[in-house]
Amino acid sequence: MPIERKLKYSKLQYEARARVAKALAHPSRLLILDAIADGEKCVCELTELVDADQSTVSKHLAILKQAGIIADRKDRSKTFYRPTICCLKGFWECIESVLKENLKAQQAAMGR
Amino acid sequence: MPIERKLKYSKLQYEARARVAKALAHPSRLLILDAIADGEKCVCELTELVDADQSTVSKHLAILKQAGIIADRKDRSKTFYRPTICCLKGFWECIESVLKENLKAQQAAMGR
DNA sequence: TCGGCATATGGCTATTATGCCATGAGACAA
DNA sequence: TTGTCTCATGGCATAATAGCCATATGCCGA
Repeated sequence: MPIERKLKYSKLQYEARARVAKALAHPSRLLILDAIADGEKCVCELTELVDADQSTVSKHLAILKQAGIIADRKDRSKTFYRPTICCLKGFWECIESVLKENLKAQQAAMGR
Repeated sequence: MPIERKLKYSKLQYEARARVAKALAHPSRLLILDAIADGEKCVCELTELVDADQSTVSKHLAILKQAGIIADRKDRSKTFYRPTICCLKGFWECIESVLKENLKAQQAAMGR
């Protein structure tokens, strides 16, 4: 039996998933997602929050948009970004659990 | 009001989250997580599944372990890896939704 | 003890990611 | 038209990743 048969998904499918995960794997991008969770924000607002060069923030936004995680709306000279999906909750919860477990394990190791 | 106040979390917290997300952001590592979801596997089995050099797989495993996502158990000369957390479901579902939405958007664009 | 299997790690190279500066492009007001 | 504000993009330097080979380490069995 070819090894591929033992996998639940194809390599291509894992690559597609990794592309999305990669877009989420940067502190500034997580901050941005949190910031627009309650409502759209323009690039200038996000630039202030992230505290980096405007071009840097713009590139982060392009990465998130390319991954299909956010969408934009242009109004006059501004561009507003918003999440396209509501499912990020599951993502956050997962990350949180890992961090919480790590903390627990760390404390257990300290008390040993 | 300092900008930091406008953030839900501190920069450090976003960095901690990003570190976990980064560990998840590689096709081979996602494949590995899927492979051990049903039960632990040794490095040699995983090496075969991932189809890369044994040293490469070993490094991927070290990254996942360092992030607190998997744990290992040594038995004789083998090392078995297993997930430490059950919460990866939320992560998968999130990624899946994004991909599904992207597909929908793509199809809508085609039919336009 | 010697040899072989299973893993982990160091070293090195190639690729990719990040971030800033400079600049291009569009919208709008004077 | 000109200047300004907002945002996107090209260019470039630096840092981080990924992957392989070679090799060290540990655990047996002969």
